Amino acid sequence: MQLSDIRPDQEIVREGDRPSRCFALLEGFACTSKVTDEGKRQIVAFHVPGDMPDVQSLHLDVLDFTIGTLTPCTIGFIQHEVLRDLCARFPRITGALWRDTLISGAIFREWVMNVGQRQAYGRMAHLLCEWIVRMRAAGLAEEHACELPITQSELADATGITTVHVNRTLMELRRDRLIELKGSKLRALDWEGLKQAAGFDPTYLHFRNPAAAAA
Amino acid sequence: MQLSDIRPDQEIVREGDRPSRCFALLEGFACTSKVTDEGKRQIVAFHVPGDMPDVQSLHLDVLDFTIGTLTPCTIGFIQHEVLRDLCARFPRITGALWRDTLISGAIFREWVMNVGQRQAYGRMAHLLCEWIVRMRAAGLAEEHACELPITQSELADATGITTVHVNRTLMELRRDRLIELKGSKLRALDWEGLKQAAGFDPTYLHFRNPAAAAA
DNA sequence: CGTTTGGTTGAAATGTGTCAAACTTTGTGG
DNA sequence: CCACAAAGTTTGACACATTTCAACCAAACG
Repeated sequence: MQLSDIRPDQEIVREGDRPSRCFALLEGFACTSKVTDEGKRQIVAFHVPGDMPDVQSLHLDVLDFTIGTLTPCTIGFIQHEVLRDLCARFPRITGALWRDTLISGAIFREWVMNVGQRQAYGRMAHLLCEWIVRMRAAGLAEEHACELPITQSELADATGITTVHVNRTLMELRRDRLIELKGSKLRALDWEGLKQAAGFDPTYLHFRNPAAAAA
Repeated sequence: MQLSDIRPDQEIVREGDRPSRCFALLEGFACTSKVTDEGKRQIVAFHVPGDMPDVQSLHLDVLDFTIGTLTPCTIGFIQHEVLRDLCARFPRITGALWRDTLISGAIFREWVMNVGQRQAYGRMAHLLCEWIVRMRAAGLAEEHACELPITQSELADATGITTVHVNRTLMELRRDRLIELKGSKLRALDWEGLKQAAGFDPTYLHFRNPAAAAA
């Protein structure tokens, strides 16, 4: 596995690439995004340490998305041949990776619903719920507080609302005492309230450990 | 494979189910949807004959979506054990199914972008472009015309806009001579124009046959 | 032939976008 | 360690896309 350190706001792989390797995000945060013909960016996924965001390149030759860093990241590249060999020899690995891509798919579906059916307030709340739960699953949150290394402009690209309106929405969530935001530190002041505002049900994350889903 | 005929507007599998089998859509049209806590429905995918919409149940035990018929359908159920056995004995099948789920994932991402970044007009145009191209790939379209067995209310649930506004948007697409709609018959009068209005680029569908993507 | 389902249209209400400016924090080089 | 620049956040006023509500129309169907 070839290690590499990458600065913030750098692209790791680009739409149109035909990679000959996958990578694992070992440290730092990244996101997958797509751009419309008119140049508007949609972030379709956030990535936390432990994720392998481009496993699909194993089976689909041309990338339909771009993955970029949000913070300084260290990533490990694995050649496709190596991974394919591992899969062939240990079917459990195939299963685990496949399962992983299926969960990503489930999250995309939830995002379609989030962006399609909820208005700004609930949409933002939902994004924050998912973030907190995933951060906790990655061991990067204490109770309902964690880092949120995402600018409001990036939150806008992820939720499909304007930067300005993201700000207003976050203010509203704070006014309602659902969250607290200090610098890049996020805390859910009222986790139950936040979940409710979001209509958040973590089933779609398909956690194996039910405890993680419960909280 | 156990065959079954299903009437329109019936649910085939439901959110929360723990299926012991997958199914293939042999005839007819169906869609995958999710519902918010407030009861708003988001259609996250349409299915055409040949699709296997719930392969994920092979690896994730509880379903996070509902699949329902749009028209009369005939479907074939395949027990998980059978499918798992096939995968174990013929790794190409594993690869093909995995690949298939990855393409579904790619389509979900495109939908996130469509719903998040485009306004009604382009969003609708994009949905129609995808439909026509997929119908053609399924051998169910002649040039740029095909069935569209989807009500405006379903189009609304798929695009995240109101039924009323779907109607206005379709009228506008007709007024601009991009499409023609007669009953459930859709025709792209100006395919290039429609693609442009949609910002449609079929790369994300990952067709193997470049010809399909080209047109 | 009445009933249901789906499509069409208008007017008013509203959530979000746009534009523009000020403010605050963060990071960096002197 | 300060000063400054750059990046990110906050706020206000106004514009606009879409929703909402309500009614009517057309086609499909038993």
